[in-house]
Amino acid sequence: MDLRERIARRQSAHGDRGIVVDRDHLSPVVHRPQPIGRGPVLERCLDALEPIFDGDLPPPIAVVGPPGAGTSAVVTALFAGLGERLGGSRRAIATTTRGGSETPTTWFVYVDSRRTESAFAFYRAVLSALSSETVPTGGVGTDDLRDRLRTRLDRPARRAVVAIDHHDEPATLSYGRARELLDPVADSVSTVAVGVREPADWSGETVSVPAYRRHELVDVLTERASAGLAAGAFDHGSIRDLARWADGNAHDGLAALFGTARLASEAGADRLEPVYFEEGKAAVPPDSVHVGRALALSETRRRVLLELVDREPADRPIGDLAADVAAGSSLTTGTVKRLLYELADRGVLERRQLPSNGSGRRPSTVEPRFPTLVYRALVSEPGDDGEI
DNA sequence: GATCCACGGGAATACACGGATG
DNA sequence: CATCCGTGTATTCCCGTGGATC
Repeated sequence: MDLRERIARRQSAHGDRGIVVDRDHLSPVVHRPQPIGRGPVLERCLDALEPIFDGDLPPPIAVVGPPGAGTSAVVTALFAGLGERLGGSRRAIATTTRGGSETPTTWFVYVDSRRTESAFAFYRAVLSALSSETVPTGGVGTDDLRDRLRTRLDRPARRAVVAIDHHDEPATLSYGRARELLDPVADSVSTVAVGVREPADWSGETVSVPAYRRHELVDVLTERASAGLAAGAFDHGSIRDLARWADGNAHDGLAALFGTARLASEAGADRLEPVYFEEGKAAVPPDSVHVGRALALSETRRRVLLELVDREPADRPIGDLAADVAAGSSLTTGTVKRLLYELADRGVLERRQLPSNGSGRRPSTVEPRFPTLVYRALVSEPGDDGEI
């Protein structure tokens, strides 16, 4: 448990009398340092990464698994651990990089391509993991950052393994693009593609992460619930039911648990009653998209989504919705409409055709495809956004 | 002054439907 | 009867603008 966590616990122990002790433990966007039940997968990842222990670069690796299987959780935990072990920590660098005998250093860089769409943002993300100086957020060209990266890695003893997570989602940095951007430093960098599928024309090694089995997911949810909720706030039967409902998808299970706890807490209850579970599950759409995708959007888009979630878009044409949302913000109807189309295109919203309303083209409506209760909570009281 | 990025607005294009045309 | 056309909407696309940062 790190300091932030300790403080958070104290704070909520004093602040509220609710059943949620620490929201982060229930959040689907926060990963635990020790993923539960993924031991074999970790082993297989380590097998693939084996060369690093001899000071070589590993081959390109793909980690693939269905949504909610914990691919992100595994890779973030793994990279954090390896980074500590193999001198990737920034402070260690500052002290060992001196004189002629340089100890080999391998950095383990995790890049979330949801938040790293542009070349500039990508270089910035990699670079700031590799150096202790702060990397400019603007005012400097993309070429400049690329040069800095090249300089940084321009020694035989320095190399990096870069994980590109969510490379196969719409509107994220693709794996191919990331490779292209890393081309100038290709000799010092290896990549790990993390996603639902392998990158196109894949020829590297692949580690498959199976969906959680029922009892594994029960363990995951139980551990989270015990850590995040007050003692005696839930019973094991309901967690088992929840795991059955989530069907191997940890994101969905956690999202529902989070929503459930939220509702119970707002109602001042001291237990997670079945009613709350029902509502909590109902707030997670079937075939849900990860809430992190909605949270990674820009400020304006997040606000538009929040407005939309708040007014339950039940079957209203997109034009009407846009007008409503626009009224509650500083945007024009036209702009909101365009944003809604864009969000639907990204898969964050689902578009449905409505029956024709007379003349002209048939209108459609949009509805959230992400867990709404979690989204609302995290976006309006942003804590740790889960950037890890 | 340079650079990146998100906005915003509107122009261009696609589609649905009914009625006219060959 | 098949196709074309006009009108009214819905949807997509493009590009200039401004804030923030260095």
